[in-house]
Order: sequence, then structure tokens, then C-alpha cells
Amino acid sequence: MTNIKDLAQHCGVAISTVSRVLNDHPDVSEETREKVLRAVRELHYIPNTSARNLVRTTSDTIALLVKGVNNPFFAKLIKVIEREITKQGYTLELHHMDTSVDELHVGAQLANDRKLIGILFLGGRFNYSPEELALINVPSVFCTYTNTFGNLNDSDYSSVAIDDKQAARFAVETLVNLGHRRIAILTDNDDDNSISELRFQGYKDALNAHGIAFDPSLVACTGTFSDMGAIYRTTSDLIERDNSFTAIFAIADLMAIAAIKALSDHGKRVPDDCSVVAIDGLELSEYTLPTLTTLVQPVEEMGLTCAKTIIDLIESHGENKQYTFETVLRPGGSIRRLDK
Amino acid sequence: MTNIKDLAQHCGVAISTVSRVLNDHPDVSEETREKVLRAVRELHYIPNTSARNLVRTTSDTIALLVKGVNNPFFAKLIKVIEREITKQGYTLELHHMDTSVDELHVGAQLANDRKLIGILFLGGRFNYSPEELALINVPSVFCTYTNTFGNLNDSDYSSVAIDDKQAARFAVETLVNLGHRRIAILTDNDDDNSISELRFQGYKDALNAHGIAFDPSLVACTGTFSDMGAIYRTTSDLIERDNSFTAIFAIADLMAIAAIKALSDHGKRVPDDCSVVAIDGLELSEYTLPTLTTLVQPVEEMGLTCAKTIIDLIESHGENKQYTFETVLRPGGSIRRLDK
DNA sequence: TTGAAAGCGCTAACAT
DNA sequence: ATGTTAGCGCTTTCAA
Repeated sequence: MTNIKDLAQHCGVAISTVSRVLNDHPDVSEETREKVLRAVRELHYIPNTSARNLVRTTSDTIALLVKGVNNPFFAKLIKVIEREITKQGYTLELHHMDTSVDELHVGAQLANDRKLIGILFLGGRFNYSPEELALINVPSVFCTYTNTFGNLNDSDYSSVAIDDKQAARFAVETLVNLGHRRIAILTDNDDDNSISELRFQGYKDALNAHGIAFDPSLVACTGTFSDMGAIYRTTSDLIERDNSFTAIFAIADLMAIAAIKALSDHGKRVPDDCSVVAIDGLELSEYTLPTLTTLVQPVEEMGLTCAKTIIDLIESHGENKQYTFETVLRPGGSIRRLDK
Repeated sequence: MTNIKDLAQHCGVAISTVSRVLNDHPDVSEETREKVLRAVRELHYIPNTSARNLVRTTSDTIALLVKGVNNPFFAKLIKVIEREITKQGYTLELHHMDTSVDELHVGAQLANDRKLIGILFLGGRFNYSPEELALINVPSVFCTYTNTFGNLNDSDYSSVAIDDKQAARFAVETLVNLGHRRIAILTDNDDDNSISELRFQGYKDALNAHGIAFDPSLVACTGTFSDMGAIYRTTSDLIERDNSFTAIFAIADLMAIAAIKALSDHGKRVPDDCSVVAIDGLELSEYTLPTLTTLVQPVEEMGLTCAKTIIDLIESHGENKQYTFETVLRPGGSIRRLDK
């Protein structure tokens, strides 16, 4: 491959001159600049980022580290964040990683390698310890999650998220207010120290607040957020085991969609025979039949806040802060008042 | 940050010794090995990938370069490919990039920087020229697209894809065989040298083969694959402008889902008043109401073939080859025979 | 089994 | 305006 030395030789100038052209430094004669740029094209020169990052001490790059490939809720958020970061004159690098690896470790490595000035974590754990977080030595923001199950000091981390417990409670209360008492929950897990557990707690809180006894047989754990087949089967099992519930609270839109199909296949119409409420507010859920009644996360504002927070942290060494956003009920066709 | 020199000093050994430990070289005494590994933990050492890649001449890394963040069809394919590549003992690096950048340029850069041994392109253009492809100097495979609109020699590239034109033709013929003659098409674009244009051609071929005149007023271009709102509006426009069609061929599942909602909101029931067929075979489409009748891409086999092809290219300098897969009609609830 | 040293491609002083 | 050179962190000969 062509390197900067080849370019220099080809043009009969010094390596540093080529470097200056490549980095838009002002003090290069127009003549040399053009000569070098022509060589770049002719020799198909492509700069080596590794070498660049090795010698550089800083960059203008913020990384957005996404854990979990196929979360449809993330797609929109990523777009918003990318737009805003770019608009503010920074470079955003998108990195995806498997759910099996530790995001803090990857972040630490990336921060070093690519001389990052900030990291936005998307889809991380809710239970960091101070020691773990200490690995990250650049400003960072947890996007769509917070440290509920960890023991970080509020002054030591920034986060942008909804109040999952509160949202779940609100969703379930929406059903209660329509007269429902036998309300099932469709969740990923009920004790994983994560978003599912929080929303599960909110579900229990709502029941509790309204004097409805918690019934374990109305809890259906799918073990997945994305495998619709598994969600469908879990819901089917629930239906076959308990015929008394009149409503389902699904902790995510996709789960609700699979559940509605399972209900339909078991002869239960939504919302006539069963009401369904979820949390997320995917665009997709506005286009299903029936449309889904769901608590919408304010993606636009959240993405903007993520971007602004990291930039504030970088530019002004702003204080760490936890932002909590309110979800908004998007009325759909999946709920109805329970007949007396 | 801690580097290899710090480790060496801390342990009282040479840098090269530390490097040997870090890279699992055999000729290191057990004592030194442990001493170094302890230091790695104590000092929170994280190797610098940039430095590593700079000095290395090769790696065991294959990159999967994905263009376009939110294509739900890709999610499954990525999983399959990742599993197989890892299983074969290679490392897969997943890279996402915006649709606005050129995948070949990014690929060339990455190949250099990360010392890649192969690249899998996902979501690229259909019209590469030999000069463009020459940028890539490692084995590569085009996944889910081929060079229909370009001028590469068959011996110069490998691809794994369905026959888009053929699939579209089959989809439309399925409708024709059910008695439909007024068949609308919902597509992204009809002349973008890409998948949409191919499927559009297949649509026209089918009409042609069955003596049905092509009617431009039945063509609805959304300009997007993913913005369901736009797809909904485009479909609504179509419905309001032409009340004669009895079926819609949507070139992608998500489009069909938004279209079904638009039809429903205009008082047209699917499949009673309008049949809908699509291409993709998303898992989601099995869980909508009605379920979508769609041509399923054999994702599992395609992913496996992508992985096997790149590995064969790498290991055995295998010949370039274009693999074409057949789609399979997944019967759903969105079509019916047209009443006489 | 270990150490010394060259050099990967590049940027950024420092000279001129 | 341009050239010379040190060195980023690491791997890999080559010597010992």
C-alpha cells in the first residue's frame, strides 16, 4: 500500500510537507499542495488511521458504543445523536458490540486506541461499580439506562433515561383505570438487575397501589427482547395456563406485537377480549392492526440531551447529572374499558 | 495510560518479554509469565490496538461492513455470519457506516488499518467498476447484492444474493395467478441502479409475460425503505388517486406493513379488498395481523455461504463465484383469489 | 529464557 | 515554505 513516504518521494518533497497537506495546514505553497493532492489521487493513497491515532494525543471524536445489534428502539436514537454530534462539529464513531462483552472494557480500549474525547454508552448494564467505571478516563454518558442497581455516586456519572419503574407503573395504571384487575405482564426477566426488572417492579407497584394482589401465574418471562417466536410461545403458554386475565402489560413494543398475534391465534381479540399496553413507542407500532397503545420514549429530546451532555462535559467540564425523561402515552387501538 | 513499557519496568523485565507473555508465546518461564500477568491486572493494562495493528503484517480478522443502520433484514444475517466466522476460528469485526459514505473506500481504509484478511460487504451498491473494486486488496464478498448494474467480470468478484428481478416476478405472478390484473407496486425508487430498480423490473416482466399493460399510475415510489410514515403517505396517495387496483406488490416487508395500515385506514381490508405480497421474510411479518404473504430470503443459508465463501477465498485462494439463492413463498393471510 | 534494537506510518516539534 | 528528526506503543528479528 501507498504510504506517506511514497507520496513524498513521488513528489520530491519531505514527508512532513505531505503530512501538512494531508492535514490542511496553512503554511504550504499552493503549488506543492496541488502536487501532493494529485499524487494522493494517482497513487490511491489512503491514510493509515492506526499510525495517526498512535501519534496523536487527541482527536475530535466521540464514540457511540452500542450493545446489542437489533434493538429497533436504538435505531432512531442513534440517528438523532449522530446528527447533533456532527452538527456541533465533532466526529461521531459508531461501534457495535455483542451483548456478551463488557462495554466498559471495550470503551476503555477504544478511548485509548482512537484517542476519543468522549463516549456515549447505549444499552449498557445498570449496575456498575466505581472501580469498573474508573476504567473510562474520558467523559461519558449512559444513554437510556442509569445506575439503579449499581453503587456509583450521582456526581460520578451522567445518564439520560426514562424512569422505567415509573413508566411501567403508569402503563399498568392505565389498564387499572379502565377497570382491569387481572393484568398479566410479559417481560424478559424479573430479576436481571436490568430494565426488565425495573419495569417488573413498576408493574407490582401499580398493582399494590390499587389493592390488587400480585399473582405469579400472571407473570410470563420470555428470556428475550427480540426473538418473536419465543415471545409468541411464552404468551401462548400464559393463555393456556390462565384464562382469567383481561389485559397484558408488555415491557416492550415488539413483545406486545407478538403477544397480540398469540392472543388472536387463541381466539382472543385485541382489544375486545384483551387489552394490551407496552413501553417504547416504536414507529412500527403505529402501523400495526390494531395500532399499539404504548408509552413513547421522547427519542428526539433524549438523543439531543445525550449529545448536549457529552459535549458539555467535554467543553466545559460540566457537572455530571442524571436526566430523567417522561414517557407519553400514545393512544392506540389495543386497549378498551373492561365491561362490568 | 499504562503501556507495555510501564509493565516492563514494573516487573523488571524487558519490553519484549512482556510482549511475549501478552501474545502467549511459549518460551517464557512460568515465573515471569505470572509476574507479568499480575502486573497487567494491577496496573489495569489495556493493549493499544493501533500500535499493534501498525506493526503487525497480518491478523485473523474478517470485517463485516454494514451500510445502513436500520435494515431489519440485516440483523439476522449478521448473527448467522458472526456465528460461522467465529466458529471457523476467525475474528469478526462488525463495522457500521452511513449510507452517505462509499463502502469501498471505507473497506480499503479498514483493510489497511486493521490488517484485515477479508471483507464482507453488506448493503453495498450494485454498480462497481473494476477501478473502484481495485481499491480492495483483500478477498471480499458482496452479501445480498451483486453487480447487475456494474461492469465487473464474473471472475473478479464474489457475491451471495437472491435474484431480485426473478423474485419480484414470482411475487407478482402469484398475484396474477389469483386473478389480479390491476396490481400496484410499492417501491423505493424505479431507477436507482439498485435493488428497487431490479424488483421494479421484475414487476414489469411479470405483467408483460401475462399480457397485462404496465400502468405508470400504479407505481408508488416512497423514496425510503424504512420511514414508515412516508410509506404510509405514499400508499395513501396511491389509494386516493387510483381506486381500481386489487393488489399491491411491496418490494419490502416493512413497506407492506405500512401499506396494509394505509389500506385499512381507507376502508380497504386486506386481503378482502386488496391483496398484498412482499419480499424479505422478516420474522416480524409472521406476527402481524394479517400475517404477511412474503418471499422469504433463506437468511441462514445465505449467511453460511457468505462466511464459507470468504474463508475459502482466504484459505484456498478459491475462485470468485456468484451465488444466487431462491426465495421461498411464505403463505400468509394477506392475499386471496380475486372474485370474478 | 531473556534483552536490545529496528521499524510499522504518521504527526509535531524544531531547524532552516 | 520546507526539511529533519524524535517518538507514539507495539511486535519481531537477532544476539546473548
